Amino acid sequence: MGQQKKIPDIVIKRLPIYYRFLTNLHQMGISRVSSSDLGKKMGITSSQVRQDFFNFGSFGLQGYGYDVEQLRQEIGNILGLNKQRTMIIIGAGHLGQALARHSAFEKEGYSVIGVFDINPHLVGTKIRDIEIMHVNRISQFCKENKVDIAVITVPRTYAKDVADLVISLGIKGIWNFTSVKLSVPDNVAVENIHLSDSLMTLGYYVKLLQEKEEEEKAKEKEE
Amino acid sequence: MGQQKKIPDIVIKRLPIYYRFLTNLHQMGISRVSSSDLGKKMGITSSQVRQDFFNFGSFGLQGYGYDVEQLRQEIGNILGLNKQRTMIIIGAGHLGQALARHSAFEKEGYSVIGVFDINPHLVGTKIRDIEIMHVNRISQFCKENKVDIAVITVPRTYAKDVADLVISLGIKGIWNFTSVKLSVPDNVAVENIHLSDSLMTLGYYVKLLQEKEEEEKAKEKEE
DNA sequence: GATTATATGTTAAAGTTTTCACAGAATTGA
DNA sequence: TCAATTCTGTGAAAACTTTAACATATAATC
Repeated sequence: MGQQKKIPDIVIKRLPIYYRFLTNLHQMGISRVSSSDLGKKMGITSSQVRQDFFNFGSFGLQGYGYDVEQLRQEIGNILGLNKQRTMIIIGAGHLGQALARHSAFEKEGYSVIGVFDINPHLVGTKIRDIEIMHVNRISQFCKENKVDIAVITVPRTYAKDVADLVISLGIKGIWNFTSVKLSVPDNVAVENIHLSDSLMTLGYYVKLLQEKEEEEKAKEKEE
Repeated sequence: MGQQKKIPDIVIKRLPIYYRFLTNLHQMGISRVSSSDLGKKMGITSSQVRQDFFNFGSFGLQGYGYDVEQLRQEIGNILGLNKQRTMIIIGAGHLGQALARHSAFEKEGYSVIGVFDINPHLVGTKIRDIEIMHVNRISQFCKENKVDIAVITVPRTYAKDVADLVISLGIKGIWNFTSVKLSVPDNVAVENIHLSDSLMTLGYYVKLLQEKEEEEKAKEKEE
């Protein structure tokens, strides 16, 4: 059957946020939540919460709300968190290593099973219990192991080549930390973490706020 | 006068992307570009490009297009890249250290001037030429130095306290790498990098694609 | 057990963002 | 120099997203 109707990307982007808040509630021992409670915590309207869930079916009970643990599981299933997934990291620079050491992903079912670099000083050393291998072994590695996601943390000049390589090896997901826009066939998914973009956006708002504050100070002085 | 009319956030989010592509063009020695060329490179329509710029005025020339370097400067000015900005990093774990070592930000005018942690093994050691200081010195540091942005890379349990502290010290921008939703007064800007959220979103699409592929394979076999 | 309060699922309206369409300015080429 | 082409700026339409509204189901209370 497949997907009945295309779920908007923007809704999918919110699922992990719901999941995060539901996990918090669960850990706090709260077993029941209404769309308006959840919305308030997340900073969105209750309508949006209900509308979002409505895309997938009905998880709640009128007059009661949602069972936290059940809803969390439902969203987890939609996101595929019930299944273990594997990642390789290509580029063992500062960022690549930090990600390899970041244990939080494992809890959600994502485990790093290989790290690759071209730097001969790095190749052969270990991160946690994973040996860093030379990039020219990626191909073989992917034939011997099922790899779901490739994390690209190489310098921008190599990004395209690395992406093309992992796509040719049948990897369906790319987590791109370079500032390069990757053009991929539509049977491959890309999620970008554009750090510089995010920082510049923040810079814009900071500028705005600082200017506003100065204006206000100037005004106060006038009076 | 201040902002005439509120520019949509979604437009602001695209400005760094324009900036990035214009920098690329400039580096490739291309001095002229049309909205449709730029749009094609970026994967958006020419209409959107023109509509976005229209929010700020008119930067182009009919029948010609845009001067790459001039447009780049205009967008840089809107983003405030003409001014130097300072950052402190709170939390010198793997991610915090990776960010401190990430030299790319400096090119865009963002420089890390302080790194803080509570781990006594880290305090006193150096990242590049910056000494890691104990968190209890943040307050003094911010009085002696103008800090524009605080980068929060502490464990999630400390996130709120750190945010409250830096807000109380007058910092107007928070770059939040924790999975905590920070509630801040509206004279403070927050940009979030939610790595887990991004990874889960990617996981959803990978699941979808893998399922689709399996379906197709099964179909092929049938025939 | 009946009544009141609560909160979902769902449709419709409002608001936002993207795309379309085109007049007219500037360039290009003959 | 003139005609043809290009391409912006801009208003309007279309598409998408969020919010509002409400019938109805369930829980809580008396």
